[in-house]
Amino acid sequence: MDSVREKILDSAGRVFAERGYKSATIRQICQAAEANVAAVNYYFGDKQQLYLETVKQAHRRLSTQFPLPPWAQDASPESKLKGFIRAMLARMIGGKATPWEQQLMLREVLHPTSACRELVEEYFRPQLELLLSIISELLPSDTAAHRRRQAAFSIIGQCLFYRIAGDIVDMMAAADDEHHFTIEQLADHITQFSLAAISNTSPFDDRDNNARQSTSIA
Amino acid sequence: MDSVREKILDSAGRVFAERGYKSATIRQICQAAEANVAAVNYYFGDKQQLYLETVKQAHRRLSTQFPLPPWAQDASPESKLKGFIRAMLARMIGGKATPWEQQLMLREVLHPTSACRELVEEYFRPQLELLLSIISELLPSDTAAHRRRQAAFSIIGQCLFYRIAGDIVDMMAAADDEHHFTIEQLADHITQFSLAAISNTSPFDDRDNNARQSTSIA
DNA sequence: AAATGATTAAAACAACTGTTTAAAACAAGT
DNA sequence: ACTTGTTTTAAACAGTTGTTTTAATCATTT
Repeated sequence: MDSVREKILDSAGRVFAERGYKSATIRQICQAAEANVAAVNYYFGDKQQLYLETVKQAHRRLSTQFPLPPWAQDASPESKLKGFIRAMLARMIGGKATPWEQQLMLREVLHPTSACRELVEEYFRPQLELLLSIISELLPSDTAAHRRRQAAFSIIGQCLFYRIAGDIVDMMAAADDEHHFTIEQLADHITQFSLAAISNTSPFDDRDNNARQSTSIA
Repeated sequence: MDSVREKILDSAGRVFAERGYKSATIRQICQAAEANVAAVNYYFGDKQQLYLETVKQAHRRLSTQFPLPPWAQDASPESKLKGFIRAMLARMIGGKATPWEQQLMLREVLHPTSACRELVEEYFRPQLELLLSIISELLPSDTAAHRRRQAAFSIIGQCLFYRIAGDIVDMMAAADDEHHFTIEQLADHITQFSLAAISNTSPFDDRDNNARQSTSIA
């Protein structure tokens, strides 16, 4: 059931993810798919539309392959947070050889194209909402919305870092630990770090608008 | 004193930063520099060497334009941390229109080329070491090296996030707050978040190697 | 078996790529 | 004014790009 169209779509995903839109060539894609160059235009019209279809399919695959974790109600918010963080790390740096779907998404995050708006609404925003709901359980109920969101971004940022700067981290760590960078250990650290930060958040210390620089320090 | 060579170097920086190595064309660069196409080969040999020179120059400019903050000894570690975070944020998202030097560096982080190793040793590592020295003042002296490094990565990750996902964040925040994303306010939050996390770190709770998943939660 | 429509294949297209060439323009020293 | 060495220019080169064309192949129906 892997028709030519589907094989091209799959190869295109890998090539686009690895080389980016401009650098990826139709001939590379078709060679990987064992198809003729003209097949792309026959099935998709042109390169641009092929790319859009590829991004859509990446979104579809990720949504089914890594659905939002379901342990929503019974568990403690702490364990939910850890589950969320672990799932996020697994998606991002799982299997060492990161799936092309995730790579493509990252490219869209970095340099949004016309395919991005849909991704935000259907993929990123639901994840953020889930994380926010977990965080809300851990913070005083009167915490301002923007402070919850900043906490969420702090958590996401920690996870994203190892995806973004993984190669650099390896260069810096070099010869040192190395074995401290498994997903499980990273999840441990980020969860512990973030829980400590959140539980230590003083709700009265809301410097909110117009932060004075002269007030300084923390 | 902006000779043809220097004008090409400057234009190349902007074009490489915006379009990437492969997609940037010599004709684009030379047109922006008001020079002949042959000038690149005359002064730099070929495209690859021009790129290497460009990265080196970006490193040089950043190092002089944004030197490592000097308030190293007198201040409290908390204020030092905040200063570091603010400087890092300013470098990354300062001026709204990010300078091409920083964009180029980020490209090297994401997809390291042969120019990367030098950047790591001369630019990234010194910054990491400085951050680690600040963190060490805030943690028990018997804290393992890899835990300090993970704390550092958690802080850097939080800053990097707004650089990486800035466009997406804007898309999500949309119509909502907006004015909560100034550098000063981000620095406030990240500093507060990280200090809370660090000061709440229990040094005895070192799950170190072979983390059991069954032990679960935090 | 013939005919119809969908699919594949090879070749060609014009535009663009990095790079080279060979001659012109320029500057400075004699 | 002539020479020498450096810089700039326009043109051309060979290779690659996305896309199109035209004919061949395949599967299905009549």
